[in-house]
Amino acid sequence: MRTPPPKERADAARNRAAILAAAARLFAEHGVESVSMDAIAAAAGVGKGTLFRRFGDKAGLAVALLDHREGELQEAILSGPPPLGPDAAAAERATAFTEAYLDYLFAHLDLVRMSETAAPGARYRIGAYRFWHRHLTLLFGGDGEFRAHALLAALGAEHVTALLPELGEERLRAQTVRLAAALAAG
Amino acid sequence: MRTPPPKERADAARNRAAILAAAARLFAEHGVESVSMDAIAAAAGVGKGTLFRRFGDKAGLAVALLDHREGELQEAILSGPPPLGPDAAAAERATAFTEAYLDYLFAHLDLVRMSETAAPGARYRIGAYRFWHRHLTLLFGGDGEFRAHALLAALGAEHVTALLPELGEERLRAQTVRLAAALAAG
DNA sequence: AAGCGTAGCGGACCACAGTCCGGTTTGACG
DNA sequence: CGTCAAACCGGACTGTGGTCCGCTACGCTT
Repeated sequence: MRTPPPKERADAARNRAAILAAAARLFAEHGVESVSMDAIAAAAGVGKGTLFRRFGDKAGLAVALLDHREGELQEAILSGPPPLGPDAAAAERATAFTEAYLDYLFAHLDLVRMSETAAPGARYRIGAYRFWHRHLTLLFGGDGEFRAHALLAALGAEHVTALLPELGEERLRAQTVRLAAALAAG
Repeated sequence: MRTPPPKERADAARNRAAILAAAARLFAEHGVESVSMDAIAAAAGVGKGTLFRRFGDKAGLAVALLDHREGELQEAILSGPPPLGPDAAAAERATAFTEAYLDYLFAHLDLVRMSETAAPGARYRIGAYRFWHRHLTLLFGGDGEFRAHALLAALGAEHVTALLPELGEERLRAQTVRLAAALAAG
């Protein structure tokens, strides 16, 4: 998933790395919101066309930057130790996932938000959403598809961003986990 | 709420009406997504500055166009007949609200979506969201604030738009109502 | 009905996301 | 090595949302 076999030319790889490094630096320095794609291209010493060809759009760039962390979480779910991994009861795995996902979210809120809101409907198209949804659906069992969507709606970056100031991380986490448990119960 | 007392100059009123009419027409003709603000200004015979001064941004224009329908629903909640109005049990009012809100959503999905997604975080700032949230919180009782937010997350235009193709209106409605009932129950 | 302070106007202007295509670089093959 | 096609590059270009500010005309006052 990181770099599918179909080879990549040397200059292409160089540019990709330069872009990701420049983007990470600028985002850390000035905040995700206020960094333009022009600025990233310039800082990476690369033309705008290159930037967009490689990553599609701003959301795609965010996804690429998150790819590593996201992959770790997915790995832990697929083959890690309980309670996240396979050797635990479904309900427990669902709440563990919620906790872990919130950790991930809190750590990268702006970036995730950008990946979800840059293009309309972007969130539901990217592979990660499908992965989380599939996982929760299996855990919820039966007709769990809708409930999985509902939990993910409550975990949307936009939603969490809006609720954070009025609840704080602790209460938000506690309540969301409770919701997950309720949804897992049917 | 329609036109607060602080008087409005004659030309301003004229322009406001022209803009709303032009916007409604263009949206109906070409779809909300593909109509630019320039086009609306031109069709209304008005400068761009006027358009933005009156409505702030694209989301604001959408809100203004929805204002009437939205107001009707709010009125029905505050002082209409049961099960939407005050003379019904809380749980029943919550499911009735969900049904009514979905009707409203299905009828104006694109417009609502524009009002919620045009600016980042726009949804949670507009008065309507606060109204729905306050209402649900009261119905849910106790510590219902979070559950109210959760239900509204599932009713978000973006979320509904994404789920509609895979579920269809009927199933989506049924499942959402069930979720509302579950959340109302605690 | 003439004067005047001000709310309101409008289009030139800006920044930014995203596209296009003529020119360059790469590396596979001989 | 030299050749060549394809992959890749970069920056000029477009369309859009949103801002700014000198000018207009509205309507209150006398």
